[in-house]
Amino acid sequence: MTVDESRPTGRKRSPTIVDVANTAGVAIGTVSRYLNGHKIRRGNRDQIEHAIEKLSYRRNAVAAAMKTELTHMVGLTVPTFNYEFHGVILEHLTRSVRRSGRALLTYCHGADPKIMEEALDFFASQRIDALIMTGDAGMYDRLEEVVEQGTPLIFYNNDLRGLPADRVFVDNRGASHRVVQHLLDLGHERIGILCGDLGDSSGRERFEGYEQALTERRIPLEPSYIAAGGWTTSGGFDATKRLMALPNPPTAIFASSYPMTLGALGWLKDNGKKVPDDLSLVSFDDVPLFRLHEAGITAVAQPLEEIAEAITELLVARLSQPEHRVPRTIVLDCDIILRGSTRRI
Amino acid sequence: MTVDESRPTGRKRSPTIVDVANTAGVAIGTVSRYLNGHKIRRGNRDQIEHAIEKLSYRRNAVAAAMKTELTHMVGLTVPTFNYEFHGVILEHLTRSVRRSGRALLTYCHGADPKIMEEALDFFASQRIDALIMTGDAGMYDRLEEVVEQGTPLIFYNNDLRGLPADRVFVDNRGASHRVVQHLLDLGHERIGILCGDLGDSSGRERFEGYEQALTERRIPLEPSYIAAGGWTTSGGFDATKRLMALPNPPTAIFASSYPMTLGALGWLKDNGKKVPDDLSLVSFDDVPLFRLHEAGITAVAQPLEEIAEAITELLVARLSQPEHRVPRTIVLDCDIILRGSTRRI
DNA sequence: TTGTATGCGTTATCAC
DNA sequence: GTGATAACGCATACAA
Repeated sequence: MTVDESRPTGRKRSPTIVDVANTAGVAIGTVSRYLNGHKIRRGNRDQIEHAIEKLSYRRNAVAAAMKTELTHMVGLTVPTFNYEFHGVILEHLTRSVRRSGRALLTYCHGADPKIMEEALDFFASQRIDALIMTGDAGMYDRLEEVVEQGTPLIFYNNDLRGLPADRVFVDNRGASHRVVQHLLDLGHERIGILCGDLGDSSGRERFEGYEQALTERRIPLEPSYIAAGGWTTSGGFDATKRLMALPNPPTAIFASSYPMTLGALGWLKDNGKKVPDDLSLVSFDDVPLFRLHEAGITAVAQPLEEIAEAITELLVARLSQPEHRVPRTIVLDCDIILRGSTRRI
Repeated sequence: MTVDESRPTGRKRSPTIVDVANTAGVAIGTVSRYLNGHKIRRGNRDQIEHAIEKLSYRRNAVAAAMKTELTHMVGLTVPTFNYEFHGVILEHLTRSVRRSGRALLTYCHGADPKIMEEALDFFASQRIDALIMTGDAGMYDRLEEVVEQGTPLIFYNNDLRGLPADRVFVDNRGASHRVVQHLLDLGHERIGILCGDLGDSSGRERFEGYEQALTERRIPLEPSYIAAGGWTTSGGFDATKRLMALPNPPTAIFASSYPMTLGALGWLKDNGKKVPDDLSLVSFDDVPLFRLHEAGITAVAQPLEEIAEAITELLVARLSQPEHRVPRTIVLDCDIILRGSTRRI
């Protein structure tokens, strides 16, 4: 007597809880309870464990999710992993989330609204337990649905005001304030900034830190020193070019993100300018190679691992107490790593 | 009359296919067929679309997966995302996989066998459609189960021989051969290598390329010039230190991965050595900052986007023809990016 | 504690 | 084409 094991997908039929119950000689409910860590009579437990081992049974999380409405999957959408920041966050996040028995379903949208929508649709359809993302103003309405539907939402890196969500950010303004102060302490007065998108909270806050530092020292803001770099390497390149073409160019530049720092360094190299001799440069975001740069690049280091830990902490808390929690916001401090890319004027 | 909408998880009850069928005034089967793109009478189609819109219904992929045994999720395990390579691969992979209507469930194991097992368990439990990973010898038995169970498997970066799986690699040996040849062409004869793990196919092949280049020029292999760097930055640092402490140190070093290059650069900087004046250096793996380095670092650039595309191509082919395919292996060529980190001797 | 029975939201197999 | 209905594998309320 042969059993047809052919499946629509061509996969072998996996043993089910019923198989386990049968070979263990107990009821299916008992197996289920064992699986979920309830108290079981010792003899039965041994039987079940033996059966599971023998059949190499593995609980079908899909079927379980249908009952419990818990998939143990957490959605993560980011604009890109190219930019080292998100990659390292993912590295740590995947680890800390793992410890809570979950995994990350990742989606990369490249700032394309259509793909972002698609990501949210996909996640909604997959019934993820929670959503982690960098805020994006364009998604407000769509995210309102998500929240209303009961899916916990966690923003990091970039805020999206008005939504009931947990949040993890760094003190962008404070850190920017401090690096620019460092420049001021060295005697610089003509300080340019490579701005990210000022519509993003992180872009705006980094700019505000710059603004505040100058204002405190009674240095008037020079509009031509404020260059939009659009977060990108090419934007940073062009912005640096514009700044350096000024009749009275800045003696120092604050690049408010890693890709823009890359752009600035690119322009400088292409034009034979040396850091810090021809220009002092500080960067928001630190990467390993900055230490190895000729002079060393002074940079704001975000506490990437702590960010990931904080996100997970909020996630776990929220998931264990679905409703009875007010949204929390965690703000982490950055370190300023002083290296050799600035000089006294 | 109030309906209790409270759920075990505290989430709002989502509309189901039944709700859609009711408000559209058709049978549930009809809705299902519409959802799956089958032919539907025009009037019904309009009714259904209207109902879906009105209820903002979204198909429960979990329930669907239970029937179809297709989750549209692809597992990805990597040792780390810290190392830019995997991050960029993920970037491209998430995009190309998205185009096929799937998403990546990611797991990061940090080379810890326990966590790797855990990842495989988790994936198996979640019934992923396919698994993408870097090969690891320790997982052979466990992966055999995976394959036997019918889950398509795709290796990249590092092979694991003997398993029926699709594969995407770069021509590690050829690329290494060419960079080392470049060093030889410049007159170097004392060439050191920072090796990765020789148990990994990529580590071994990169070494073999080095070996082959020297042998072809009749330069005997000098064992003390072959330094194990264990793939890591600290390993690369130490290995460089050992090499440079030799009575007759190499005039050039081939660092066979980015982290090890980082380590080499670190040691050189700490010891006031200049590239290429005091030492010529070439790297396997290219990153944006290498162009911006003082001299520019000559490097092997892996075609990251093509790797991702190739993986997805194999994935889609395999998923659409479950059984009727023999495993394929795709090998991609690397570019050698000549910059200023080498000098003629 | 254990067994039994019901339902979760789909898809698929029937007759119609 | 369409409508009813039986699975899919599991968790749980209920009765024992």
